[in-house]
Amino acid sequence: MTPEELSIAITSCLNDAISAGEITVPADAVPARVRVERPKNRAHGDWATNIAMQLAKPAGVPPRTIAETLSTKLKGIDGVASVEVAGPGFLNITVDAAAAGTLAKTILEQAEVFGTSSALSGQQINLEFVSANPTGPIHLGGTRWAAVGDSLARIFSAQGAEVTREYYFNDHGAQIDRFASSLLARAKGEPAPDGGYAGQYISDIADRVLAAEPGVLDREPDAVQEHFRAAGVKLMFDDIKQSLHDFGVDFDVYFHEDSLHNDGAVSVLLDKLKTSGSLYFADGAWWLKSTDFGDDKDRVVIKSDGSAAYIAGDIAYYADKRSRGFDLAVYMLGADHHGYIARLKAAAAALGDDPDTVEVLIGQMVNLVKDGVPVRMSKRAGTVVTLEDLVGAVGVDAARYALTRFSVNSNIDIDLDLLTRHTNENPVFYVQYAHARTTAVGRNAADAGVDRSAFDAGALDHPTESELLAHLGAYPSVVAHAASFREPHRVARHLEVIAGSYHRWYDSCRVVPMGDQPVTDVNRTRLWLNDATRQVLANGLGLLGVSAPHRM
RNA sequence: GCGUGAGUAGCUCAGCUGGAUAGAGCAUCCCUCUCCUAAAGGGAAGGCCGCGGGUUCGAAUCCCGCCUCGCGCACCA
Repeated sequence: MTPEELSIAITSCLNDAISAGEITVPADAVPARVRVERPKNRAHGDWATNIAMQLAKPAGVPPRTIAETLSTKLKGIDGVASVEVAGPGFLNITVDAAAAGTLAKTILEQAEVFGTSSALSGQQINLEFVSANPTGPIHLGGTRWAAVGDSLARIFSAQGAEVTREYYFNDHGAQIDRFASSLLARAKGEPAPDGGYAGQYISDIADRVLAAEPGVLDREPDAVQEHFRAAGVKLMFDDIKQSLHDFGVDFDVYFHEDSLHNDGAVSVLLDKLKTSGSLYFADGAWWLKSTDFGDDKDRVVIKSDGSAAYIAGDIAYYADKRSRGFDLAVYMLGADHHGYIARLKAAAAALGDDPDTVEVLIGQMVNLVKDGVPVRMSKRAGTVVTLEDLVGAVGVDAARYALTRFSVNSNIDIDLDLLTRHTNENPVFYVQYAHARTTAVGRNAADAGVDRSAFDAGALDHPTESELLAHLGAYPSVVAHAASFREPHRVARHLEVIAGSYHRWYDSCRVVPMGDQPVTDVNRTRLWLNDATRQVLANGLGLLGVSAPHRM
């Protein structure tokens, strides 16, 4: 029995009681689904619900009275061993070991499907993340989004959505010009221009441009600059794609801002918005009414000199996404861009869309710490820590896990020295080790002649088994919550909980019999639980883009 | 100043949208491998959940007001 099944059964008991007139309560006070939770204290049963307390006020009846009424009905649910009314009106439910144990079989029958749902099926979701300028390698903040964004994409897919991972390349405008000038200066052996970029990668790329086109410096100045721009962006772009790929993140669409300007999409769109009245004219410029969405001032879209402001590209880009049929466009931005929320929503509104189809997730900053002291990073000075640096120091699995297990609302500090030590400071080892252990147990079981030819759910009656089963059972709802709250860290945290209960179970319940003791159905049944745990850990690690090793 | 995120154990952080005695990892101190992976497990210690009000049967969680820190606040991109 999964907590979902129990929840459904309780809901139906509640509805029976209402239609039988045993409980009188306004319809809108009755939840669609009664929530059950795992009590912290084992004395409070396997599962508990506070539904009686929730209904007490709207029903105008003491909570314990409602609890007593429900308690009688709940006792009739198949697999429920006992129900107690406790405290102010909690219903504490104990489940038969046999009913709880069947979950192990259910998980193995569902295999990779366990933990997925069709809640978002039919939804087309565009997830835009990283989107770092091609003026340098991906820094830590972008790396965080690469890990979190890709994981969120996997989680959405697991809920049935059709997800497009998208990367927006800001390859247009002044920053790119500075990048090109910096490359050119380096190629000529001159110092970086004011406001330009420095760093080893600039000379590397300059060298590569020169190597591919040795005579390029002899051309006319404009042509040289243009060549360095185009060739440099292309090389930087390829490097970025490659390091993301090595990080396990591949985008479905790499969208070039330049293409919006080159094919005239921006100017066509702006003309349309002007005539449709979505923009207004003031002080010689055309404005977007972003104050409707909490901005402190409206934003200029067409400057008084007639040229397009940066935001014009954003609007055109959103229009492009909309034309591709997405139901939801999610933007994952760094905290330094949180001022963009209002204008992106305003952009949707200007195009006549529901602003709720635009959803902006803000990720707080990632700081680099050395010996407990924050290190200042600067892209222009070339003192950034990049995705490649991080992966080089700790590996893909540890990097992805470390970045994904925290809420994006928290600033995080990355201490490279610490992570380089490869201690179990990093919980990824804890979870991966649990998975590796399940496979080791499986191998030993096979050697000892323990197989899954029998399954006696009632044999899984040890307290650590009840705990492990409960956490495995909660996994699907954790994934569902991770999707609806857009919080992949919930999956990571739950895997840590599962790993912990697995390790405890391992210490008290043996799958392989000791010495020359005979193999019994208890051993066989435990193998089911062992394998079910492996399945859930593997499914969860898959959602995080972290490998599930068979040996460590 | 305005907006926004954070403030929970010595450290890093969870806390399932209001529940029962607030959790985990690391660090510290005890203990457990002649038998499945000790990268593990058990135990101890460690807390005015930033502060002050409010809402109610019940608040770390919701509301209001402060305090501290991060990040933003261009006809730049």
